[in-house]
Amino acid sequence: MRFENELKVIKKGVEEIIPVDELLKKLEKSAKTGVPLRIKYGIDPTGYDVHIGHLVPIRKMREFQDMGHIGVIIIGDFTAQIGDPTGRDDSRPPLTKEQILENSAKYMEQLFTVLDPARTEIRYQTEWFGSMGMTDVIKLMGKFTLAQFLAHDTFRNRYEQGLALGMHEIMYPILQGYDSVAIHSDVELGATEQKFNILAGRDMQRYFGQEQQVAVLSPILMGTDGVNKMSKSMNNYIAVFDPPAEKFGKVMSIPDKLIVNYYNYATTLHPDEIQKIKEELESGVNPMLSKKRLGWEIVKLYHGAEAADEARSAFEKQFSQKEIPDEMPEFNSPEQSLKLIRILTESGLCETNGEAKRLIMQGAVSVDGTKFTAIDAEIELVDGAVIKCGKRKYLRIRK
RNA sequence: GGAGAGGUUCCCGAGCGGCCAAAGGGAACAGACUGUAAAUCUGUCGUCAGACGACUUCGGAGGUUCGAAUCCUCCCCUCUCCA
Repeated sequence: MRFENELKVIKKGVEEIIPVDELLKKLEKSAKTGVPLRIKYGIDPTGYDVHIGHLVPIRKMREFQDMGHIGVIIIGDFTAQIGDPTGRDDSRPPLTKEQILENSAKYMEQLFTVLDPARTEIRYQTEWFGSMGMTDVIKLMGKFTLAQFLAHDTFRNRYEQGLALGMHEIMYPILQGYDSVAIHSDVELGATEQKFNILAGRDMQRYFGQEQQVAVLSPILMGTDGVNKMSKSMNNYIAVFDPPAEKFGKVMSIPDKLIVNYYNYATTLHPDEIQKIKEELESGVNPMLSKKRLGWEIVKLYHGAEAADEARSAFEKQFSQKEIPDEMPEFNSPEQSLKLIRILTESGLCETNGEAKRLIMQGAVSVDGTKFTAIDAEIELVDGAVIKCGKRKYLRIRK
C-alpha cells in the first residue's frame, strides 16, 4: 500500500511516533479525501539563530511537504515570554512586537533553506491567545493536573533538585498544547524532549473534540562538544548562518565518536551509505577522513557543492598544510611601527592586553612566520604583513 | 505567617576575619603531539603594569575592624519543612 511507503520515509531517522497506527490512518484518510495533513512545528522567537539541530525535525517537515502536506510553523510569541522549561533559562524579558517580527522573519529565512514556502503556513500565537480572557485561561489550566506535570521529567528534576520553578512555566505545555487545537494539527514534530508538550497537545485536542495529532519525535542532535545537546546557550552549535568554512571547521572539531550520529541526523545521505561509513570507521580508517566528508556534506546542504569544496580545501590548506588563508581581517594604522600587544588589542584579535601578552608569551603569535615571544616586541608596519595569533586568528597589515 | 538553608569569578562548586584575585572540576584559550578545530599531555585563564605592584570583584546598600567573600544591620532573590 502507498501509505506504507510513506510511513517508511517518515520513520527514517525518527526516534518515536506516537501512535503509529493513527498516523497510518491519517495518511490513508488524507489520500482518500485529498485533504492534506497539517504538520505543526513551533518556534520561540526569542532569538533567531537557527542551528542544524533545530533542522532535524524541519527536514522531516519537508518530507511531509513533499508528500503534499502542509507545514504549519507556529511563532510562539506568547510561549517566548515563558521560556521553554525544558531548557534552563530562568527568566525572559518580554519581547517587543518589533523584536518578535524581526526574529521570526530571520528565523523563517533560515527554515526556508529546507522548507517549501508554497506549502508552509506561518501562524502567530497572538491570533488565538491575544484575545483570551482569564476565564478561558482558567479553563485551559483545569484540563491538567499537578500530578501530570510532576510526572514530567523536566519539572520533576528541577523540583527535586531544589531549583526554582515558576508557576508560569507550567503554562508552557498548556499553551503549546492549545496551539494544536487552534491550527487543527494532525502531526506535531519536535525533538524527543518535546514529548510531554506534544502529548499535551493531544490531550487538549481531545478536550476540544478534535481528532488528535500524532507525535513524530526526532532524536536530539548532540553539540559539537559531544557532551551536551546542541544549543545556543552551551555554545556548541553549528548555525545555519555560519559561513561555510566555519561550519566545516566546527564539524572537524566534533569528537570522533559523534561522526556517525551526525551523518544520521545532520545530512541527507542514504542510510546504506552511512552504514558503509560506519563500517569503514570500525575497520580503522582515519576518522579525520570521514569527518572531512561529513563537513563537506553538511556545507553542501546549505551552500552547495562548490562552497563545500572550497571550505574543505581551505581547511586543508590552513590546518593540514599550515598555509595562510586567503581571507582575513585587515588592520590599518598611521604609525610606522607599533607594539605587538597594541596591534593585537586594537585590531580586536585580543580582548585585553593581558590576553595579548599571554598569547605572546605562550608562543602563539608570529609575524610573517617569525615567532615573537617578547612582550614588548615592536613591529614595523609593512603593507601585506600577516600576523598569526593562535591557531585560527590571522590579521593582515594594510598601509 | 513560623522555622531552617543558601546567593562566590563564564558554569558547577570550595572558602567562613589577614597566608584570597579566591581550592577543585568543567568550559575556553595556548603550546606539544596528531594527515582532525578528535584524543592525550603541559600551560594560561579579573583589569592595568616589562616586573615590583596598583586597582575592581564574592546578591544589593550600609556598618564593625588596622584589615571582610568571611562578623553585624536592613533590603532583594532562591530552596526546604510546618500551616
